[in-house]
Amino acid sequence: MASDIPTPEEVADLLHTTTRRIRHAFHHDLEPMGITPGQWRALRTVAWFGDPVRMSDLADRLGIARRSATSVVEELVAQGLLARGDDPGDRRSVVVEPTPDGRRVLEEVRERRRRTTAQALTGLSNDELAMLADLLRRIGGC
Amino acid sequence: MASDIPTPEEVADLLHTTTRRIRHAFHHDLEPMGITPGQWRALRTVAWFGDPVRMSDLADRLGIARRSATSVVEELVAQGLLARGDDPGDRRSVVVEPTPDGRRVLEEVRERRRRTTAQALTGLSNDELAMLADLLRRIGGC
DNA sequence: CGAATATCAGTGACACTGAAATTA
DNA sequence: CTAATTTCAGTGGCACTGATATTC
Repeated sequence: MASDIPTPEEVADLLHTTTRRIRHAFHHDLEPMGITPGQWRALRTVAWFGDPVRMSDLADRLGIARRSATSVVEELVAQGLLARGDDPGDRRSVVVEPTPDGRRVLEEVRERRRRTTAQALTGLSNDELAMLADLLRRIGGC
Repeated sequence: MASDIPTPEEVADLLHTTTRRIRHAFHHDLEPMGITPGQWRALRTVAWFGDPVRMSDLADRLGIARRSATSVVEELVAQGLLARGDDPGDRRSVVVEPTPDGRRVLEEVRERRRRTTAQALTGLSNDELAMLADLLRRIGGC
């Protein structure tokens, strides 16, 4: 028998505070590099696509409104981490991809993160991490 | 063996998106009552204390800066859901407690939430909820 | 014309830091 | 005087909706 059965309220609260703590630590960690967690997430997601990606696809993947994607991309372009281009196939579309600088930043963050997010999740074994991920996926899950 | 072992990055991302989705649903649900999730959390926490509570204690319990507690309390006072008073023992302190209206709102939210947050966590059994709560506590843990 | 794409403008919700006032 | 408590002022992060221009 695990501990008592928590109310959904408690679980929601735990999710909230835990997430906040992690983001806070991560924010602090990214500070010297001049980007925010939200910017990092966007940059990383663009890189994840592998090819130049359209704004809508990026927004969908990030789970945010298209208008919001415009803003975060604009910030990253201003810092020279993302480059915009035309979509050859559809002149309404704009595509973005990481610049060499952008890729360098991703690399450095990955390095740095080994000592932070990893540290925040240090209390958990690999099996527990897998279990946690599984539970979370099933909550949001389709 | 559960699924593959996720990177801490993935887990952090899952935490982020899952929490965001829940908050979004909850926000939508609270809308007709005129309060936000953050306000609800503060109101609920004040009520949780049982007695009039000092600002600092509230801030600590919520895990936010004292200045931030001032703001959210002020919003709730403006709506007549919290009442402020003097701390008899320390004239520097201010204490707050829910008004009858505040308690009524908490009751109604509790009702409503049975059909929302609960719904968001519907995919999980009681045992899984307990497991999730346990894992989250150990992350934030000590 | 109707639908999709991206953007502009304004706003909301939530938290922070640093400085000031009051009282212990 | 030093320390604790709260508040004021300004700001940052991140996301939203509604309206608009362009192109399919």
